[in-house]
Amino acid sequence: MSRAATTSDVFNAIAEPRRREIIGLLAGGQARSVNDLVEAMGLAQPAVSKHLGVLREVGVVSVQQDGQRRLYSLNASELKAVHDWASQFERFWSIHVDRIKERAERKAAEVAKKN
Amino acid sequence: MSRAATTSDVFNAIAEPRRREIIGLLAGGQARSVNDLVEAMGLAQPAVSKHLGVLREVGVVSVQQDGQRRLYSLNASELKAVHDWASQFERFWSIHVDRIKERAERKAAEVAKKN
DNA sequence: GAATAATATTCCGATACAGGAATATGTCAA
DNA sequence: TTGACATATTCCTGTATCGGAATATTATTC
Repeated sequence: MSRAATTSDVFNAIAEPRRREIIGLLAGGQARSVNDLVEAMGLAQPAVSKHLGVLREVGVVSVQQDGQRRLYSLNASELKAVHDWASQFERFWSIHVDRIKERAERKAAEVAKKN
Repeated sequence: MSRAATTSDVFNAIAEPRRREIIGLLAGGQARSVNDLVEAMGLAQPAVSKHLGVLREVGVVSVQQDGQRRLYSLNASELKAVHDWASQFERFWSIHVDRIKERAERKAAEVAKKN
């Protein structure tokens, strides 16, 4: 047979360094135009548009028309899947931190109950 | 020109569903032989070996010889990079939780200082 | 050493896909 | 409408890569 997985899922979308770069640039919270991104990365406009297309299809990014430009903004909730998946293994690299966190949360819960 | 990024990074490694499946199968903590994995997934041995090769190169998986079989085990710390990257956006989908966590950690620090 | 079992590697065909170049589409302003 | 600007799409080329089939390698046992 041929190749296996289609391109349309979050994990594939973030596999590309350039796309992670775009996500990083939008992480500020402000919407940015395509040309803005083109200048920020050292990449040609068609390439950027194509990457944005992939991110758009997956839902990681959303568009908003602003005159003749298109403002892209991050839809970070779509990255939750990645975070959740990776969190599954958190215990492997930080048992200590986990315990500290648990203690902290327990204490906070107690405090919250008091107030 | 051609393609951009080399295949040898964690994000690319986990882009493949089959490879994530392997990681999931090894998440129990026990090392498993190739044949074991072959049976667990519905995939031919060469394909599994190849995926294991990719994961090995990235360091997500490590091998241990056991007689004529090779036991693969998860090296989950290599997935920390993914987790860290995704954590960067945690605030977007859970502002509440963040605030609670911050408060909790602050409070825990105070308590720790007192003791 | 020969046979066997477990795993890795090589070769192959089909497809995915990144980036460049050229072009199309869309939006505004005069 | 025309012109200018912003963005998307198409076409192309080179490469990456998945999975299957066949084969090579390594380890064990007799």
